[in-house]
Amino acid sequence: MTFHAFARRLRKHYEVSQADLSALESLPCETRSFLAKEWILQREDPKTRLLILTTGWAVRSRYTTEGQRQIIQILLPGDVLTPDAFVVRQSDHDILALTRATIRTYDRAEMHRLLLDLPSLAAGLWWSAAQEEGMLREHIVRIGRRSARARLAHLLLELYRRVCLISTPEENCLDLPMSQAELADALGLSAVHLNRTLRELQRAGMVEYSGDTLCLTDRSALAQLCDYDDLHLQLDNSADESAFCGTSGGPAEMQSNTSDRQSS
Amino acid sequence: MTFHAFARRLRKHYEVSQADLSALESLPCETRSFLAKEWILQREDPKTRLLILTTGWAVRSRYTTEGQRQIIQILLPGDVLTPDAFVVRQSDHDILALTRATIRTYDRAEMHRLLLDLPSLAAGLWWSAAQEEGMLREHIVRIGRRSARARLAHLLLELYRRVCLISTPEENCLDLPMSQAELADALGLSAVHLNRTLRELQRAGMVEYSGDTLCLTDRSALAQLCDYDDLHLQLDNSADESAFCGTSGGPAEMQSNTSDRQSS
DNA sequence: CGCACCTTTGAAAGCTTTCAATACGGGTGG
DNA sequence: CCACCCGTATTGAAAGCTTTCAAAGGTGCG
Repeated sequence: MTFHAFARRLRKHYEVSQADLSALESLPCETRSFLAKEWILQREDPKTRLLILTTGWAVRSRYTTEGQRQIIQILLPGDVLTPDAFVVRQSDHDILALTRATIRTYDRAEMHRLLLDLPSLAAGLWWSAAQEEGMLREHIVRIGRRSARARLAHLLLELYRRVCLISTPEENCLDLPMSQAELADALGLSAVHLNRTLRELQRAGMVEYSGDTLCLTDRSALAQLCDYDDLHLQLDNSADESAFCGTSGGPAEMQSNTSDRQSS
Repeated sequence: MTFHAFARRLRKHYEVSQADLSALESLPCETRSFLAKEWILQREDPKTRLLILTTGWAVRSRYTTEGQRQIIQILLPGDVLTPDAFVVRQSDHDILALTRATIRTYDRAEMHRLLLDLPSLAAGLWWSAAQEEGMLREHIVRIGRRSARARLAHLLLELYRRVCLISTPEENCLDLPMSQAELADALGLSAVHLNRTLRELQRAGMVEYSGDTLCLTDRSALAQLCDYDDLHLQLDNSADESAFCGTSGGPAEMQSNTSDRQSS
């Protein structure tokens, strides 16, 4: 049984029962395909279905009146494109396919009925939204208070980590289907400066790149440069400690006895 | 019956039934008070309860290793401080009281049981999270692609709008309990530059301020300066059009027949 | 072969930050 | 009551990081 990327992402870090994942698999959905640079959803479009990216990369973005673009979030397979489709009427931003991409779309009412029956799946969806929020918060810090070099290093480390969650890339190698201009738009930099910064990291021996593949040759140096850790990805949340799946009520105050917070 | 700010915020823009709101009111909760500049929650603290800000202002923030602070989000009465408490184990950021503040805290298991029984309340909580995400996205655009002047104008307009959702301030006046340094940390600017920018807006006749009160004397000029609209606040979402509360299944594709999207 | 898009580099211009120094206002202790 | 301290607000000037403007090189594709 082949679960799609969303289930894979969930399985890895938030315990959703096998049965619930199977139920999700059998929920009717539409599959839609997009070419690279095609709009998946645009600002002011109605949000009538729940969209999940299954293959390819995409971005959320917005444009200023001066025509500048800000990429808000980079979307990977398994990411939920419209976690708020249940409660929000129209999109306040654009979603653009970076590469050829496919999505699954679910009727939000059907999905909702399913969630009512399968609380662990509902929790999984909520976890996914929480992870997304964590990434948004980190993106704000990245753009607001870090130098160009640190911004880039931080984004690359995060992307590598995220890719690892849904696949097993070659060690330290990131298949990055984004132009430098797109990276710049994500980081709030100009394309020119992004280029200089990237080459600077390369000269420093921290990254290497050729075409689409980017190798983080010195991840610890990169991490030190930008103070990276991945607490914001919310990776340590086994279901038995969450309130959703346990009916036991949970301890009033639990110790912060977490085990392995990786910070690379 | 006096609902607290959260209910007020919900009632205004996302239809939650009166009965559900009452049920929320009667759910056992703790009330905790904080002094200005006191930590409400810190990075790595366990998230064991659902926290809702009832009075006072607060901020989410993070610090870089160089000691710089980025304020991620400004929190007003009625905002949910830990919407992800159900599924996330520990906090990845700090929450600081800006003013004297009080919060209500709920056991997350009890709250969860309540939500299972009251789908419209669950939808309301989800809407709240969606609004929060919308604000985070907009904050990214603000910081990433706007000039200092536009950033400030945009933030002030958003804050004014948000304050209007939970109270009825004097026309165009914003009671802003933040120092210029705090505003600067929110906007990714230095305090010095924020000061200059603020005075510039003042000289241009767009704002006026004395102490804590800031008047947006020319809101349309401000809005034009930064291209403000409040689509991201998700204000037009009557429940009867969402999938959550209607059991009818909803139309496959609904027209974007929204009525009043305010943009000034 | 020519067009289109992406990458690179240099140089000047510009917006923001940093550094310094001066006020201002409230609260405290002498 | 007043000196004093501290956090906040202001302003000037220099330094710095990024952007913009320009131009050249590469690569893929019709």
